[in-house]
Amino acid sequence: MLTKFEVKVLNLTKKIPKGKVTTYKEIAKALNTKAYRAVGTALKKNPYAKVPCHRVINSNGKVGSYKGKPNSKEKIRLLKKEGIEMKNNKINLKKFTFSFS
DNA sequence: TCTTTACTCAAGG
DNA sequence: CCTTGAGTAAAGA
Repeated sequence: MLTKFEVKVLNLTKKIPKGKVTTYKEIAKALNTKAYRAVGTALKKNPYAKVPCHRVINSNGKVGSYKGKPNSKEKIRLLKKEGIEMKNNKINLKKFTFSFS
Protein backbone atom coordinates (compact mmCIF):
# COMPACT_ATOMS: atom_id res chain seq x y z
CA MET A 1 0.00 0.00 0.00
CA LEU A 2 1.49 3.25 -1.12
CA THR A 3 0.74 6.43 0.67
CA LYS A 4 0.26 9.77 -1.04
CA PHE A 5 3.64 10.80 0.11
CA GLU A 6 5.33 7.74 -1.31
CA VAL A 7 3.52 8.17 -4.61
CA LYS A 8 4.81 11.70 -4.90
CA VAL A 9 8.34 10.68 -4.10
CA LEU A 10 8.25 7.78 -6.54
CA ASN A 11 6.69 9.93 -9.22
CA LEU A 12 9.42 12.51 -9.01
CA THR A 13 12.14 9.91 -8.77
CA LYS A 14 10.87 8.26 -11.93
CA LYS A 15 11.18 11.57 -13.71
CA ILE A 16 14.88 11.76 -13.17
CA PRO A 17 16.51 11.74 -16.62
CA LYS A 18 19.39 9.47 -17.48
CA GLY A 19 22.80 10.87 -16.76
CA LYS A 20 21.39 13.01 -13.99
CA VAL A 21 21.01 12.63 -10.26
CA THR A 22 18.77 14.17 -7.65
CA THR A 23 19.17 14.80 -3.97
CA TYR A 24 16.68 13.96 -1.25
CA LYS A 25 16.56 17.62 -0.47
CA GLU A 26 15.47 18.48 -3.99
CA ILE A 27 12.72 15.90 -3.89
CA ALA A 28 11.51 17.11 -0.54
CA LYS A 29 11.58 20.63 -1.86
CA ALA A 30 9.65 19.62 -4.97
CA LEU A 31 7.03 18.12 -2.68
CA ASN A 32 6.98 21.33 -0.73
CA THR A 33 7.97 19.54 2.43
CA LYS A 34 10.97 19.13 4.69
CA ALA A 35 10.73 15.41 5.15
CA TYR A 36 14.15 14.59 3.75
CA ARG A 37 14.22 11.39 5.70
CA ALA A 38 10.71 10.47 4.77
CA VAL A 39 11.80 10.64 1.12
CA GLY A 40 14.54 8.11 1.70
CA THR A 41 12.17 5.99 3.75
CA ALA A 42 9.63 5.99 0.95
CA LEU A 43 12.24 4.94 -1.61
CA LYS A 44 13.64 2.12 0.43
CA LYS A 45 10.20 0.80 1.20
CA ASN A 46 9.21 0.73 -2.43
CA PRO A 47 11.28 -1.69 -4.52
CA TYR A 48 9.55 -0.25 -7.55
CA ALA A 49 11.61 -1.26 -10.57
CA LYS A 50 10.45 1.86 -12.37
CA VAL A 51 12.03 4.02 -9.73
CA PRO A 52 15.74 4.66 -10.22
CA CYS A 53 16.50 5.01 -6.54
CA HIS A 54 20.17 4.85 -7.42
CA ARG A 55 19.90 8.28 -8.97
CA VAL A 56 18.90 9.76 -5.65
CA ILE A 57 21.86 10.88 -3.60
CA ASN A 58 22.67 13.08 -0.64
CA SER A 59 23.01 16.83 -0.94
CA ASN A 60 26.70 16.61 -0.05
CA GLY A 61 27.44 14.70 -3.26
CA LYS A 62 27.77 11.30 -1.66
CA VAL A 63 25.62 8.47 -2.89
CA GLY A 64 24.26 7.95 0.59
CA SER A 65 22.86 4.45 0.81
CA TYR A 66 21.41 1.87 -1.50
CA LYS A 67 19.82 -1.46 -0.73
CA GLY A 68 20.32 -0.65 2.92
CA LYS A 69 24.06 -0.30 2.56
CA PRO A 70 26.09 2.92 2.67
CA ASN A 71 28.17 3.76 -0.38
CA SER A 72 26.97 0.75 -2.31
CA LYS A 73 29.53 -0.09 -4.97
CA GLU A 74 26.74 -1.07 -7.31
CA LYS A 75 25.12 2.32 -7.04
CA ILE A 76 28.39 4.13 -7.61
CA ARG A 77 29.25 1.99 -10.57
CA LEU A 78 25.80 2.39 -12.05
CA LEU A 79 25.89 6.14 -11.71
CA LYS A 80 29.31 6.21 -13.24
CA LYS A 81 27.99 4.18 -16.12
CA GLU A 82 25.20 6.69 -16.53
CA GLY A 83 27.84 9.29 -17.21
CA ILE A 84 28.09 10.79 -13.77
CA GLU A 85 31.57 11.97 -12.97
CA MET A 86 32.79 11.19 -9.51
CA LYS A 87 35.43 12.47 -7.17
CA ASN A 88 36.43 9.86 -4.63
CA ASN A 89 32.93 8.46 -4.21
CA LYS A 90 31.49 11.95 -4.55
CA ILE A 91 29.34 13.10 -7.44
CA ASN A 92 29.64 16.47 -9.12
CA LEU A 93 26.30 17.80 -8.00
CA LYS A 94 26.85 21.07 -9.80
CA LYS A 95 26.75 19.27 -13.11
CA PHE A 96 24.50 16.30 -12.59
CA THR A 97 21.93 17.39 -10.05
CA PHE A 98 18.53 17.52 -11.69
CA SER A 99 16.17 20.21 -10.48
CA PHE A 100 12.41 19.77 -10.48
CA SER A 101 10.24 22.55 -11.73
C1' DT B 1 37.22 16.61 7.98
C1' DC B 2 34.77 14.25 11.54
C1' DT B 3 31.45 14.03 15.34
C1' DT B 4 27.68 15.70 17.84
C1' DT B 5 23.39 17.83 18.14
C1' DA B 6 18.98 19.62 16.55
C1' DC B 7 15.41 19.60 13.14
C1' DT B 8 11.96 17.15 10.61
C1' DC B 9 8.34 13.81 9.16
C1' DA B 10 6.61 9.35 7.62
C1' DA B 11 6.29 4.43 8.92
C1' DG B 12 6.44 0.71 12.23
C1' DG B 13 6.30 -1.25 16.88
C1' DC C 1 3.71 7.24 22.44
C1' DC C 2 8.48 5.97 21.20
C1' DT C 3 12.04 4.38 17.94
C1' DT C 4 13.93 4.04 13.47
C1' DG C 5 15.39 5.71 8.94
C1' DA C 6 18.62 5.43 2.04
C1' DG C 7 18.70 13.15 5.41
C1' DT C 8 20.06 17.99 6.16
C1' DA C 9 22.14 21.82 8.49
C1' DA C 10 24.57 24.06 12.03
C1' DA C 11 28.05 24.00 15.60
C1' DG C 12 32.13 22.19 18.00
C1' DA C 13 36.49 19.64 18.11
